[in-house]
Amino acid sequence: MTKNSLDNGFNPKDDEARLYEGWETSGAFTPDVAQEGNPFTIMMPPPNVTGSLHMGHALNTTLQDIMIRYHRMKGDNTLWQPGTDHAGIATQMVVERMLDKEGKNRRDMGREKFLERVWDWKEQSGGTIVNQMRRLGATPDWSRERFTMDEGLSKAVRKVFVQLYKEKLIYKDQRLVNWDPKLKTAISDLEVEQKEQKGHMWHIRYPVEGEVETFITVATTRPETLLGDTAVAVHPEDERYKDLIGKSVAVPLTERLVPIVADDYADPEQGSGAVKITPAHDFNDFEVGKRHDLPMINVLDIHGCMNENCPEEYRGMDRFEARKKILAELEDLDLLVEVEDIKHSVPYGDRSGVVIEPFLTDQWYVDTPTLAKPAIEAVRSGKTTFHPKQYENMYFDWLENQLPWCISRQLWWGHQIPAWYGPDGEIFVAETEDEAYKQSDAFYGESVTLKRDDDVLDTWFSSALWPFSTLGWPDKTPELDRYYPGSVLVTGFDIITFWVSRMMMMGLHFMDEVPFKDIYIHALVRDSKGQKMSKSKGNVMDPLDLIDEYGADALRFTMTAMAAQGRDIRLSTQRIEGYRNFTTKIWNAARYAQMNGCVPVKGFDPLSVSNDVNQWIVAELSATKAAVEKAIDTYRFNEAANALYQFVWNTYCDWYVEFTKPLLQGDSTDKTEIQQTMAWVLDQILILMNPVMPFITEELYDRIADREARLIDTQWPEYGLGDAYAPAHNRVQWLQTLISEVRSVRADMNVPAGAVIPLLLKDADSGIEELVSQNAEIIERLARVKDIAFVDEPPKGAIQAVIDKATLLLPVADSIDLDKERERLRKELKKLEGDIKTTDAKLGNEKFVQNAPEAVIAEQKERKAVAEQARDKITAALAQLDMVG
RNA sequence: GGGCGGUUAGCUCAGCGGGAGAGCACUACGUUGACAUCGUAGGGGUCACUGGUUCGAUCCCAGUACCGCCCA
Repeated sequence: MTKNSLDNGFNPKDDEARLYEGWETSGAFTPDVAQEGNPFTIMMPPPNVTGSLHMGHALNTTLQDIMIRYHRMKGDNTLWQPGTDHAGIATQMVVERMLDKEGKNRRDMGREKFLERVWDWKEQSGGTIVNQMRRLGATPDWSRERFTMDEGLSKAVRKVFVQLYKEKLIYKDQRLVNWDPKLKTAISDLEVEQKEQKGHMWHIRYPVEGEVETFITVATTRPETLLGDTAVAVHPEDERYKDLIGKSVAVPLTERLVPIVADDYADPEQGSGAVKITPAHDFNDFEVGKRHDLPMINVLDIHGCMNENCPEEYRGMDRFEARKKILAELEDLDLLVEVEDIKHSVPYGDRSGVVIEPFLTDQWYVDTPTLAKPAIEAVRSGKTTFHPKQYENMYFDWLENQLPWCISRQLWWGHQIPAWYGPDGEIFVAETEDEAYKQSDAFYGESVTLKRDDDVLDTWFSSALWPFSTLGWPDKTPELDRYYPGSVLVTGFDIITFWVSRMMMMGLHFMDEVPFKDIYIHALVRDSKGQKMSKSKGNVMDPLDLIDEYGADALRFTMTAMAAQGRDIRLSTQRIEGYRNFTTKIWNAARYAQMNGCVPVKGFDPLSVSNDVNQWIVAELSATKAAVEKAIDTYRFNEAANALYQFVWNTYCDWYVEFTKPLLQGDSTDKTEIQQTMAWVLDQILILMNPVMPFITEELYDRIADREARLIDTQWPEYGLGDAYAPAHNRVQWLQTLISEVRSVRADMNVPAGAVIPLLLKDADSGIEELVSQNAEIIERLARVKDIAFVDEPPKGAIQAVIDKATLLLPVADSIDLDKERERLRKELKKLEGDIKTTDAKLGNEKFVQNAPEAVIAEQKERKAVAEQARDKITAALAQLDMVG
């Protein structure tokens, strides 16, 4: 009997939370490491612990959850490893802003107190995003949730740092870094955003020493750096300057004489062909400086102000103020020869939004050029595959052009670098302080006081270890054994460089195996106009608002249906609304089934149904299941969504339910079989839809019958249907054609919708008569006809229509509009003749017959035959019409 | 400047060597106690342009135009 009547509909607001709670408390998300079955592992990209769910997360999470639920139902040993990332700079900034409002700052508080504050804040708001993922219906194993600064993960970080240091793959070096003067820390190349903007190129002349009225003109966009110039470079082949090489120029506003050096870096085509060289403040100049052994004069401090190496009047002055003052002075001295308006790219810190300065400091580096090699090879050899494939280019391009990765950050929130310094600056790298002291004791032969490096590691350093650190590494855990490497990584393309490539490097180095077999790169979610969503544009759509309005299932289905490979998603509420309607449709279909006594029957065997329509729907379902499986397996999520949508709406609701209505409402001998089949197919719909729309399917599954298990724990089905149902499938398809054609003709000829008219068939192929009489009730009801009969001669005043295997005659009670009917038939005829002409042309083409595959030729012949047959029938119909008319 | 992607119905997009599809929008009609968040029927396309390969190109190749993104 029905368990719960489905009168009141699905109410996402109330039902989703309850359903989720049911899943989570039942332990459905937690795999048993010892369980049989192929491991299927996804490492969730850990969101920023300070963050909240945005559309990108919603898409990313939905796609992962689909695969996780699907594989779990298939009986795989399925782990979805969740967690969050400590997001060094972002989090520290948030907490510093809070302190700022309280009139405090971290330096006054001290490191320890400050970190306490950050942890407090993390405890307080760190659950936000993971709870929002629950709203979406995501089912990672929350019991295994990790945070990049957990003790276990921190241990992994220390271990990796020490080992790489020992292997000389981590080292300390004085180099130019991208310095963020607002955050007062080094940042990596990836955290620098190049912005194209208007600016000026100032052309400045430098007097040549020992010459009268001889100048070399150089050009710069950053005049203030001239205070740190230590050379002027010209191209060795540049005739204009050959004589000057080796001489010196006076750097304006300073007392300094610097050499004119010959270096290929100077491009004779550019400007004057001479360039000023500031090795401490420009990446290219730094290289020139090394080649010519030039001094490196740093003229900035960590705040971006001019330092003590500058003339008195500039010291402590902000870099942009200094620029103005220098330009004014150069003008006074008549050394500024030209101001050119240009467009150029200026580096900005992606977090701070201020202009980045190349700055000479001591930092820690990872030798990524070396680590990149196996990571490149792993993708080249197919151990890891990108989907879609073209993203491999981005990956290769990035890894092949690696510079050493600057991993130290002048922050407090993060993994403090496990390096200690002796009084003389000797470095001891160790996993623990004790160990560092042991090393220093041995080194000095006495005990000294060590000072730990103040800096912390780039957040991506710990994220790079995520695929194995979360599984317990460096300990040898059963989980590590079972779930590494991951099956697929799901992420956006913007993170290939930051994260994917680094996980590949670290995974290969420490696990000797790639961290995941597949990498699925999904789209970016944009607004309906194709604009990137951003707070400043005000076009942000909040997934939680959408869930509130349309339900999580509708949002998930929308994301899935739009997740075509390699193309961005333009999200509009209209689309979500459409899929919300789809959930309503499913609900009503279930309601209908319930009202008609369609209750799932244990042990129902879909391979033993005998009614044509039942066989047909089973065959359609089986094809849909295969399409869904193939689509998910190949990351074509939109195809999975479309296959399901089409089956549920167009096949099940529009046809199967309608086909079976007269039989369910009468007392057909097949009634019981239909009830059972309908209930079974509905169950299958709920199962196949569950990975995409988990909430409403679970609710319906529960309300339709008493179940042994929740839907989430139900096995993915295997039907084992061969082509036994193919004949029935063909028969029912013919019925569909018949019914559609009658409807179409009726509409064309303005037969009132309510009118029930007789249907006659003529020239029917063998088997048609039997098929029609067996399904007369269905045809009558769906086509609004009566008195179906087979005739040899058309009666007067009948509308005629030709379909495959028969001619249909609709004698309309009153008179028909003969002209209109004639016109309709002629139009039809013209189309058929066109068809015949093109197939004829093809088949008459010798080369086509020679070269085209058998199947294609056969298809053309068939097409021709069908068209010819139809043409003859239409011609006959027209002739008959003329006789009457 | 280098690389990648896009250009298909009014809109948003699938498809991809053998007579172009979906959803929405539009038009007409609504008989039907699952559903009007619905049903039935229908209109609507030189598949950006130009060449090439092929028996055959929306699809493959080359070039052009416009639009995005990434890197320098």
